[in-house]
Amino acid sequence: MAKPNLDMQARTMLKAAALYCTQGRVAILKVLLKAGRPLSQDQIARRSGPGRFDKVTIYRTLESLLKVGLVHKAFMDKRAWHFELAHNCTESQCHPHFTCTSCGDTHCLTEISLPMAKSPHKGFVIHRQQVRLEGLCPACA
Amino acid sequence: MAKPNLDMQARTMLKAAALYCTQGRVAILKVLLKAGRPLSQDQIARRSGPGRFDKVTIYRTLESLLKVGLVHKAFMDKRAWHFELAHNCTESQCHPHFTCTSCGDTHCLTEISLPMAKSPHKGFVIHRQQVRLEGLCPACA
DNA sequence: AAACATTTGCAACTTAGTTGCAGATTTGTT
DNA sequence: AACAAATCTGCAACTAAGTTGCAAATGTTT
Repeated sequence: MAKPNLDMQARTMLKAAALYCTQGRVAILKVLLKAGRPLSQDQIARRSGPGRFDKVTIYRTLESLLKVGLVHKAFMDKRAWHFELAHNCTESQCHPHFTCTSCGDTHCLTEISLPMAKSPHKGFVIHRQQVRLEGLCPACA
Repeated sequence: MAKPNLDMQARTMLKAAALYCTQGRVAILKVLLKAGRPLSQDQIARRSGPGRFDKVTIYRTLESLLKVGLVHKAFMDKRAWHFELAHNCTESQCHPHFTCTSCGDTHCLTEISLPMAKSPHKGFVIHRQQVRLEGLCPACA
């Protein structure tokens, strides 16, 4: 109704992925298409009309979109914070971290030093940058 | 007892930061010194002797170490997952993300493309890499 | 060792995310 | 257009990470 093009786009994507075109999937896909940036469950819920979909439905819908590759998790973290000693780090940049997808351990790659990114667009002020790698550690590979 | 050098090192760091040398802070600092990589509260608890410190104590201890700059949070995420459409991303690399520390919004920096990291050490197999920037967005700057 | 400043543990709470199950949608078929 | 089969949805209840208030314990200074 409001955005026939977005609607059709969402439905086409779902068809192509061989998924049911349910209200939930179409609405959530439209929200993500319109936003064009990573959103949390909470943000998606508010943007699709508060109270329209259950939290569980949104998570499960996203999971189904994830499985067919239409969507991905922007940050690959576990839900727990991780702390480390602050030496070797400048205020703005820490060394890269490597997280093993098999054992879950994280290692510091202190040998690598990276150039600091330049401001990507006029108006963005960069304070810190972070590089993370994911894969298999020597023990698990 | 086991590691007098680590113990002294921890105490020296605390003194220099003008913090009380409490059992908790010394033990937790030693755990982090010994690990040399980012650990979650859960991991710290297990390594400092299960049941030795309350979860709350560990979080508050880390917060005090954080405030004086002895420790930092290795990953700067919020606790919520963020999802985005998977287009524009190769299997191994997504575009960098910029998160504003003021309004909390995350933006995609799709214009920037980065070279894929090479394996840092023999034995590490890199599957994905992720770059995140933190600072102020144009609206908040 | 007393007095003061911090820290600690407990209990209770919040928020993100998960699971099981019955009832509602969606799809393909007639 | 209507039915059956497959799939999705909401509810309620749960787990795990992290937070807050407060009284008791510990650390520091004199």
